[in-house]
Amino acid sequence: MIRFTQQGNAIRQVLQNAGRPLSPQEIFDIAQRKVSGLGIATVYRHLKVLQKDGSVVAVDLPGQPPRWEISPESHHHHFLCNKCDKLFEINACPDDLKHLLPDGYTLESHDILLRGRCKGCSVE
Amino acid sequence: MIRFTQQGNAIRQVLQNAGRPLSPQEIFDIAQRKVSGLGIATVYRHLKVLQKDGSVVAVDLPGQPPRWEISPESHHHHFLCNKCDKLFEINACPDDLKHLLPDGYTLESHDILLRGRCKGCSVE
DNA sequence: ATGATAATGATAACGCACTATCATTTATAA
DNA sequence: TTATAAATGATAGTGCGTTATCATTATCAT
Repeated sequence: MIRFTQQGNAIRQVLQNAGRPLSPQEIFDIAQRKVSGLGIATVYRHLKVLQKDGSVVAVDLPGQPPRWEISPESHHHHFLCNKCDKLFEINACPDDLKHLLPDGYTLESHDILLRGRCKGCSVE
Repeated sequence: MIRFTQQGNAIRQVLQNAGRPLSPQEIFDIAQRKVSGLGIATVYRHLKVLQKDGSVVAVDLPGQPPRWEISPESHHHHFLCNKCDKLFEINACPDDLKHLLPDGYTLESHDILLRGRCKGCSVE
């Protein structure tokens, strides 16, 4: 992935413009509107190299394949809508988590996923 | 699974005595010490019916197959050891999570996973 | 003790997300 | 403009967790 291609540009743009983590399939669907004939393999290929060069990161979810987002500037968490299944970024964190641990345990990181209805799906 | 069998009894006992969520493979390994010749399919079969009758629940983890625990009495979270990969129950919760959400979002549930070193693995 | 049938173990098959393969297309340096 | 080799699309293949299949074994009401 050294050369600039329509496909690579489209995939990067989709991730940039999304403002939230996307599944490979979501990326594929949206990018295809710009580059018809796009193959799903190309999406996976680009995600892999973008991950390697540090410009995107995988967001692992319980019981689901990972979604992908532009490498975040700051620590944050995510919100998964129970209706539309979209994942959103939450720029907040309930810090004080160390005190939840029993004695002897050492905290190194934490994953938090909030679930419910997103703005669009709360309105109904 | 209406009859009592050595295999079923062993699988239920393993879950009861574990005190933490186990993977199907962990259950298989431990139960096999009681019932040699046990098949992994039998573990999956029993987990399925125990889940259906409500006596066990699956614990979904990011990027991993689920682990299984006796249905908990109260809301709690989990701790995953980065060294031994065992999952532990944490009987605590940082309640006040609703305030992390932007306007318009409705909170219905939350998943929290703490990661680090468990008691045994902190000692080194 | 016996018969009906539920449960089991071995393993092939499945589903799904992802990756490798390879002929074709496309970007880029010369 | 052309040559080269990177990138692509189509799709077969892979890996892994889980499930279906089926002949055999074990449970339990009688």
